Formats: sequence, structure tokens, C-alpha cells
Amino acid sequence: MKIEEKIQNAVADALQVLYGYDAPENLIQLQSTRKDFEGDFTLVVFPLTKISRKNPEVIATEIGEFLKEKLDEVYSFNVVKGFLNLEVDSSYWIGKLQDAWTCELYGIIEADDDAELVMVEYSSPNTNKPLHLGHIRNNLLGFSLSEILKANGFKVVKTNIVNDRGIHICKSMLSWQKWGNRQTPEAVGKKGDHFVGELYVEFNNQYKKEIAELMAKGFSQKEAEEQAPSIREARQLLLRWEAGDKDVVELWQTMNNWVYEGFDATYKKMGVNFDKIYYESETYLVGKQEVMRGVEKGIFQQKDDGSVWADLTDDRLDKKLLLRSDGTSVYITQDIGTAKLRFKDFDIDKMIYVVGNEQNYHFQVLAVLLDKLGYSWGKGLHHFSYGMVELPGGKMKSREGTVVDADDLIEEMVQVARDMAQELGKLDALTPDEAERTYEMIALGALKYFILKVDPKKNMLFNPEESIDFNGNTGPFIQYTHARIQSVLRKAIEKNLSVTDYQELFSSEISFKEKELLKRVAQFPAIVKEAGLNLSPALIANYCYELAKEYNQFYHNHPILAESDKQRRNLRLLLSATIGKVVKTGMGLLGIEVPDRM
RNA sequence: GCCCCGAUAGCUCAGCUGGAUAGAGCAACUGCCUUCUAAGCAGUAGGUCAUGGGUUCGAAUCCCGUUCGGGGUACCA
Repeated sequence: MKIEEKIQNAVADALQVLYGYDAPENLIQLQSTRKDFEGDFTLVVFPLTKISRKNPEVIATEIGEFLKEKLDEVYSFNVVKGFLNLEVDSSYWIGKLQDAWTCELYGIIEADDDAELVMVEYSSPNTNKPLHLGHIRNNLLGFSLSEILKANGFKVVKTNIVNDRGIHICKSMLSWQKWGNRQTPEAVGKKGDHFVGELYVEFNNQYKKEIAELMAKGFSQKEAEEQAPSIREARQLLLRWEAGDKDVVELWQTMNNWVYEGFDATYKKMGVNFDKIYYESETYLVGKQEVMRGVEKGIFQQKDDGSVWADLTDDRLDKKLLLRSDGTSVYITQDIGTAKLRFKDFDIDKMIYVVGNEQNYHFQVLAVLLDKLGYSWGKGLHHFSYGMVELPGGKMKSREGTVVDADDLIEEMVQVARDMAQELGKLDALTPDEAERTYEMIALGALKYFILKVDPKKNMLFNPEESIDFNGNTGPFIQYTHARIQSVLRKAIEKNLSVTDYQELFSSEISFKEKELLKRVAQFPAIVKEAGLNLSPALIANYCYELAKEYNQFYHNHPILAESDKQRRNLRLLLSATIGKVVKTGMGLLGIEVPDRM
């Protein structure tokens, strides 16, 4: 039984014995003691004043005496105002350290055969432009979330839905035909996704020009947007694509493959991956069928012009279009089809969509629609709604060229890491390949930590000038701490020091900071659990930072290898090794690697 | 208009289901490398937790109003 539960039970006994009162659980408020007070756990006694009719100090003292008497672990107590601070014997915490060190996968629960299966959808790019900072947040959150769920004993299937068809793709295709000189990415030496992205931008430039020309001739803006030749041609392409025109489909495949090659390179660099990829081109027809089935069942309505609608006003939502009057599908049609396929392919217990909060309404609607279509899992889908990444100038807009490109950003950060490491001269002993590998690790550590440490639900600001930092509350700070620990451990091995007898450690004298660290290590499994329940990588990130920070404080004024007292030295070694392990595991849950030297 | 979300130090962010004197980092200033990695450590300064009320023994946290900001409300995705 966990010590917290033990204390709680004992407090319940105390209330029974001392005041003859059966306390409901929520009246016993046990929390960990704030740093500025003596103790490990604190019982808030204010709520108990009503039942005993004594003043808080008296109650606290009486309960304190009771607990000290009854629980071996409770070593002493003190009372400050209405707070009963309990001090737990340090051997208890040292035992926890031993558990953490000897446990193969500390803090991790592995999935067993009847573990629930969670599918996590993330990334979900369009194939007409390269990935940008917004996708980075999405990818990092999706990947980390998956790791955290796995660590909580779930089976996880990571999935991606690629929006590979539609008018936007046709725009790029048309652009390639008309203004792209029929080049290839290889020929011009560009990454495929960037190559196609530029074609898309070119389309928009031409389109804008045409609109301006038409408006100069007296068309209204709306008419001009409708009538511009290039948009009409793009629509033609879409019709031909849907009709299965061989040339169009071939071009579409070729261009998408260019993009996929580019995406794969970016995914690889970011260290994210998928177990199963769905393509909209393979799911949208299923969606259409489902919608038509809904019409037959009478849950959706088809208007005279052929368009299909769902009336969701009873669910406090609006009327929603499901199929256009020309019979083509919209965004949500595709999501219906994809959902159906997924549940056919996998035995999904829980579906999580990692998609920005601008689509909150969309997912509310999707849940209701799936439910109406008769899928029991529809209402249970979870939209993991994360905030936007803003730039100092405001929101990123692809059309206005204010996006931060994913590849560029990563490359820039690697360069900063490289410059810094070379200036510090720390990696000179490594081979060029190893050094380069480390620069990347640090750069990505900085980027990933920067993004994952903030509460996913909130919008966040990324300032390219200032956000690239490697000092303070950053990924590299934590990575550095790990490298530092490994350095100590390497030296310990050189000196032939190792911890074999755990028993002798239990009587070690420990400092305040050491105890803080022991408690912090003992906390890790609970943090992983909480991160899983709250779906929050930020909790892991903040924990890792606190742990690293406290280790550095410890490191600064506690000799480890040079400690003359053998017991103390061994305890510090074990503490260091364990913290190194926890940091590595924790950062691993964020998808961040930690180097052994930096 | 209607619906959702947010506001904590100059800046970026923590602050768990209400608990003790609201915390970090960056930026500014000051110390610490002959000692296990200074991408570090220690210190100074910086706050009317947007604002007005309410609930409570106790509110940054819960409820209501106001102001400001963001998003949604498409035959775009």
C-alpha cells in the first residue's frame, strides 16, 4: 500500500477513536508539504474543526500524536496553524530509491493482452504544402501523447489521415502544368513538399492576378473569384480526377509521391511515426455512402438541389451540410468515412483526434453525426484540442507567407546548437558524425521541450528571435543534466566504484536536498499516471525540469565521487544513476533523446 | 448577433480536483571554474493574479457581471 493511503487510513482511524466520527474521504485532505515547512506530508485540519469542535492546533496535535504512535513510517510531526506536517523516516525514501533503480521500467506500465486499444490520430497534413510550425506542435503532441498512453498500459495505434485529394491539390497540379515548366524536384534540387508548395503559391498568385484583371473589367469580387480562368480549370481537373481520368490520376499520384517523400524526411527528422496511414482518397467514398445511408434511414435530409443536410438543432448545433448539391463530399463526409474504416480495421476502445481548437465545433458535430448513424463509439470520441501557435505578428497564414517552415526551423536550430557546442568546445572528443548527431539531439530537444512544456490547451507564442534558447528552463538544460550524470557514472566505473549492498544505504544520513530528490524520484510513477489521465505531456516536461534543476543544486554542493563516507558516496551514486534513468524515461515520453555527453 | 476559449512579473510560461508568505526561465544587475561537465550554481530587483461583486474558516483557483484578446458560426479544409 502506498504511504499516502496508509496515512489516510490512519487519519480515518484517528477521527474514529478520538472523536467517534466516521469521516467521509474528502474530509481528509492529505497533500505533500510545501518546501518552506518541515515535513513530507501535510494534513489540512480546518475541515475537521466542525466535527470535533476544538481549535485546529489542538486537533492537529492530537491526530499527530496518534499517527506517530501508530505508523512506523511517521517519524515526527509539527503543527503550524491548521496544518499538521508529518515527517516520514528517511529510510522509507531510500527504499523508494532502491525500488526505482532496481525496477526495469520504472514508472511505466506495460500493456497486457486485454489492455484497451487507443487510436491516436495526428499530423493529418494536406499534400499541397510543406509542414510548418503548427504541424510541429500537432506532431509533437500526438507522438508524445501516444508514448504517454503506452506508458499507462494502453495499446496505442498511431494514425495519420492524409488529405490527398480535393480542389487544393488540383490547384498545385494545374500550376505545375501551366507555370511549372513540368520540372521535377530532383531536377531543380528541391525537397518534394517544398517544390509542390511553391507551385501552390504560384497558383494563388496567378489567381489573384486574374481576379484583379476581371475586377478591373467591372466584375464584382465574388464574380471574379468564380469566373477566373485558373479556378475554373482547377475545378475541371477535380471533376476529371473524380471521373478517374488516367492522365490526371497519374499526375496526381506523381505529385503526391513527391510530397510524401518530403514529409517522410521531415517526420524522420522530428522522430515521429505512424502505425497506419489513411488517405482521404480512399475514405471519402465510404463517407458518401454513409451519408446516403443516413438519408435512407431518414436521419439526414436531401434538399431539392441534391445537397444533403443534417439538422442538429435538437443537439444545440446548427444545420450542417454533408454533401454538396453536385454530389461531392465535404470535410466532414471524409471524416465519417475514415472513422468507419478505422473501426472496421481495429478493435478500438477509444479514439483520440489531435486537431487544433479551431475545429472544436467540427468535432462536436462529428460526434453527433456518428452517433446518429448508429455507431456506439461516436459520442465517445475525444477531440484532443490544442491551441494555436502564434507568431509575434499574430496568427500564421500560409497565403500571406507568414508561416515558419518546419524544415527551415529545425535546420536553423541545429545550426545554433552546432555553433554553441563548438564555441564551448565540449564535443571535440567526439567523431564528426557523433558530434553532428548530438547537435541534432540538442536542437530537437530545445524545440520539442519548448512546445511540449506549455499546456496543450492554451495558445502559445513562438518568437523566432527569442524562443530558440538553450539555457534555463529548456530541453538542453535537462539533456545537460543527463550528460553530467553520465559523466559522473563513467568516472565511477573508472574508479571501480559500484553499489552492491543496498541494505547499508538505509542508515545513511541525508541532507534536505537529497531528501527532496528522493521524494521527487518517488513521485515519477504518479506523474506519468496523471499525464495519462489529463492527456498532458506538459506535466511530464515540468516534472523533468524540476528534477533536473534540483539535481543540479544537489550536484553543486554535494561531492559524489569525492565523498569520503562510503555509505553516503554510494547513496549519492545510486541517486545520480536513478535520476539519470528517470530523466531519460521522462524525456523519452516527450520524444526527446538525451545524450551521454554534451 | 450567437457559441466556445483565454487574461498571473517587462517577455515566455508553471501554479493539480479551493489551503500556509503566488513560482520558474528569459531580459537587467552582482558573485562563483586549480575541485565529479559553468548549456551550471548562488544572489538582487521585478506582482492590486484584467476588473467589480458573490460563495467560503480560507479564492489566482469556484459562481455572476464588465473590459480586452483569440477562435468558431462556409456548398474551404
